[in-house]
Amino acid sequence: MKNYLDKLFEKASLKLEYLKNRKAIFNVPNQKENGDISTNIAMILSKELKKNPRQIAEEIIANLETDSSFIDKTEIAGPGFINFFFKPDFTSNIIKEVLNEKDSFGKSDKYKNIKAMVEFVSANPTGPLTVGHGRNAVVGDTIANMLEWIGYNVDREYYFNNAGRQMRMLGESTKLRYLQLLGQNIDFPEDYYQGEYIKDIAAKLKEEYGDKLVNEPGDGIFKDVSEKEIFADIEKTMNRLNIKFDNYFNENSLYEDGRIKSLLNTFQERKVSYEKEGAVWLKLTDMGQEQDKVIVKSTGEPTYRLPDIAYHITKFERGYDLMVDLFGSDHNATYPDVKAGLRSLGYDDEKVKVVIHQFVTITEKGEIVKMSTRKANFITLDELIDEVGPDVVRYFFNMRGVTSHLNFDIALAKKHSDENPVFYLQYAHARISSILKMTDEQKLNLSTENLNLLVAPEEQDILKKLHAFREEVLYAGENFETHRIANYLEELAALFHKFYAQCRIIGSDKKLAEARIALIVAVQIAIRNGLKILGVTAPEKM
RNA sequence: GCGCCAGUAGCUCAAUUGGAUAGAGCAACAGCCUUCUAAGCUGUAGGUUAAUGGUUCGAGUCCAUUCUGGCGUACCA
Repeated sequence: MKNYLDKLFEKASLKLEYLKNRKAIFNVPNQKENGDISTNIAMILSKELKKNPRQIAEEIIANLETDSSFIDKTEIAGPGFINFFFKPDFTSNIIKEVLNEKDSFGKSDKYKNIKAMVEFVSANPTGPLTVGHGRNAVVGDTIANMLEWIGYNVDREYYFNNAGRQMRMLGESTKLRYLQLLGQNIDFPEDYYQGEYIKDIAAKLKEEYGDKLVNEPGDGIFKDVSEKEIFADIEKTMNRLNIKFDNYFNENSLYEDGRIKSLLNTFQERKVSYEKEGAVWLKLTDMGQEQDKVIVKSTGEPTYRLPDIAYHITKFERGYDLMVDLFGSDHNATYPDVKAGLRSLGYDDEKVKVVIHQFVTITEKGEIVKMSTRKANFITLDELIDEVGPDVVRYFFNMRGVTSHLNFDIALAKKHSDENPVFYLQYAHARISSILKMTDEQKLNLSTENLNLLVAPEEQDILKKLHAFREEVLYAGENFETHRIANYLEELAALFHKFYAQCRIIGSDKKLAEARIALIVAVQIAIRNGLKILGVTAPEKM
């Protein structure tokens, strides 16, 4: 519907100067009396034209070549809204489109063949993924899905660091546990990694090597094996959520191939860095930041900013036109530095989009569980999947805006899992499969011959909703908002359940029945496609 | 102190980016299965959108100030 109106307005802009280079925004009014679609363009224009909005609206309508077989009525309402009422025939046309496009219904090619990368999770291999990582993982993967649906060519990447202080601590932690297993009475310091998984890794090492490793440094085999084991674990967890990365990028490779060094040189040559008190500083104040930041400590060790900038440069060099980074809110102070650094070298940092998601609060029995990987009093993502299943996990993380804190009550999620909205959607999908089985037995076949019979309000509401799907996916993708898809699907499923309660297929006149079959098949396709984007399964039976 | 995010029904969250009468789901109450899946549907109740002021035809949305919560604010990542 919006597409059709877009074209009408485009044509009208040839005649009305002020419509040029201005895209009318259409939306679906809350109240049905205000039409199927409405635009506020006349009111927006009234400011700059200094004319009465209703007058402008009249002028616009007069210049729209509306097809009376599509549009029933156009009216001006309120302060200057233009409301469009569509004919049922036009509305029901969407079914043919859906049936035709099937699995691709909802896709668009606005960003066709543009290279995009979504970088997410990017947790260092120091322990199992937490619920917080889960939100990052699910949202990141879903954003990647959405981008694919609107045309992008998407790569999923995981950036990690297997060097540095954290990893040394990991190796030391494993070594201490190993020595303990060998009977040595050693204190385990509080600031070491406390998790059980460290003991498991230590036990494996003991089993394989006996006491041969007592003189090995923590930084050697202990670190390497720990890293390998933990990474294997992380991948396993990601697999359970059906998340696969195209590439794992090791921060260390930036040192090995000399990128860090040459970046430092470039900064110096361009005079955007300087030395002070034995450290190298980046002149971020020139880039509009509040203060300059250290990129190489006086010890000679770079801070995270340097490799982060170098890493992002590789993204540009690899030809990505859109780079989405997904971080938890604890990183919200770091990315402006990285973007400013890129900018200082002439890269278009507008192409780097940073999505910050707020924390996940876990409550259990009403109490908030504070989480820290090191202290190991966290609930792992794996445990969460064990409790509620991958579909619920994916849906739960996707159903809320990333700017909101997510409250995940474990007990509640278990207790009310039957009433979780994800089941509501899946139920609609399964219900349709079930109906189709029955109608098949009744020798009723899908037909698009008499779609004009679909005039019941329940049917028209569904049809109008279907019209909005493609646009919804586009909007959600452009804004990296996964919850839009979830909201849309809940609304569509609700409309279907209402239809189900009100309109019967078996027992209706054959022509109507067969048109209704076309309708529900279309609904099923839309739900399935939406769930696919969210990474949730669409069961045939429940 | 400063920066980012949030504050909407008893609870968890939406609200097409400034639009028309702020919507769902839980929880509560009252109904609907001899008929395509009751994991469903229908109805009732629930709100000064944290507070105050401002911007305009129009504010939950934008601006200012204040209050509350989360995360930051390193030569940690």
